[in-house]
Amino acid sequence: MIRTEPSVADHLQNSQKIPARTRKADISRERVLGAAAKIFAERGYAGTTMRAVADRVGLQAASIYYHYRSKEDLIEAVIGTALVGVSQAVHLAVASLPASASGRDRIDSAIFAHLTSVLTFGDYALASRRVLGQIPAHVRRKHVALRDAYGNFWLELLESARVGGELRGDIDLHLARTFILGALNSALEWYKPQGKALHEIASQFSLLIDEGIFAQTRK
Amino acid sequence: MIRTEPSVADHLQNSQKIPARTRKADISRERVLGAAAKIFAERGYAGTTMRAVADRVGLQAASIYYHYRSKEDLIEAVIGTALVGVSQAVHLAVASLPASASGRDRIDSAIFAHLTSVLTFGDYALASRRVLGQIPAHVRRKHVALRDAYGNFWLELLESARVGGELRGDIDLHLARTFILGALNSALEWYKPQGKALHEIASQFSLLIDEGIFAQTRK
DNA sequence: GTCTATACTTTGATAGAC
DNA sequence: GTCTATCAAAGTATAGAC
Repeated sequence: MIRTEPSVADHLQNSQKIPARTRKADISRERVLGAAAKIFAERGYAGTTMRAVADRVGLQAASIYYHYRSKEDLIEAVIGTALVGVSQAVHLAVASLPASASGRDRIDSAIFAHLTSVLTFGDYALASRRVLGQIPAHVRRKHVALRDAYGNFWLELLESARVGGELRGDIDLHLARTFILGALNSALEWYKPQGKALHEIASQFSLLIDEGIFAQTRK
Repeated sequence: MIRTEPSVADHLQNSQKIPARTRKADISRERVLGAAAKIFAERGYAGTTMRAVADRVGLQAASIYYHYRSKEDLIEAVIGTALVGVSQAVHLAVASLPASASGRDRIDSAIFAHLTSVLTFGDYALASRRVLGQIPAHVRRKHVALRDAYGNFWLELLESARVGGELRGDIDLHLARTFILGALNSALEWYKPQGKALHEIASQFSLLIDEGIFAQTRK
């Protein structure tokens, strides 16, 4: 991932139908959002001050209010960007498989897309993961619903693989789902673009999720 | 887990060599700590106010300073309780296995102990997981070292299983370790004592980690 | 041990000049 | 669009009575 921020910018433009010729306001608005994502991720919701965000982009705190109405608006934009972005990427990846794809193909594709997009969204995803529980209840509600809908998509993925007889019969699918997402999201905490290539990490995770850590000792 | 708090109390007493006859100060001190753990976990470090903690135990904010010198002291105690508690529990569980135990026995035992103790420490573990990155650097240093030492223990567990030829040869052990811990710790986010029994969850996690989600399709 | 009172700092947000 | 100036509210922490 050499270009992290640009992808997020693209997402914002696409989802808001903004003309390609970005104006000054859009540039500032997006720089503020990126700075906010990083600081929210590092210090939590209450620990993030408008002054700290402003400092990071060379503005005065008051200037942020030209772009965002409040701190709540800011965190909402950060979380929304990550949640919608990841969800869209994964849906798209799975939907673009041929009809003949097996359950395992679909799950592996979802694993790859989830890991890739979560790491691409970097600070946005991290902020989303870390502060969703800290924000005011009326702001949280909508995003929790989004996250739950995404979780539901994974459950269906697992259910259809089980119907196809591919999945083990002795595991609880709800539990398997949180297990998978928990493991994938934990990559956010340590992944560094300088390390192992993203596709390598993704295929290792696929292997671990699909077949486990032990050699063929299945009884 | 019917008795969550008492276990934590026991841990505190054991680790600090306090006489069994608990005095008033100890009771208050521990109630403050428990309340702080819960609020830190919910609202993050900066989002937790001394007033909120005090309210929860029916004290005035100023009274907390009789038991803890500062907010930093308070979060340090919360995180330390969880980190030391979980680490001790897992070390103990693995150490108490017979010398003949296989690598898989040892890993399964560690999985069970980790999951059990993490869920037993509940709010303490949750606070530790969520705010470790939000606290002042000089407070964080010591706890990051503790956490890394614990991570190292897991790496050794995996390495010795690989030497024994039990583990797959095609997985990166560092990656497998974070994968496992990430998945186990994610249980903190959704586990409720009213749900499935703890030992059932633990054995499902063992199965998932050890053998993966798919039926025997190994090529 | 816990309280009331309070000093001092930082925060989110607004008003209005440029 | 961004700035300076400013405010009311809320934060950590201390002092001293009880």
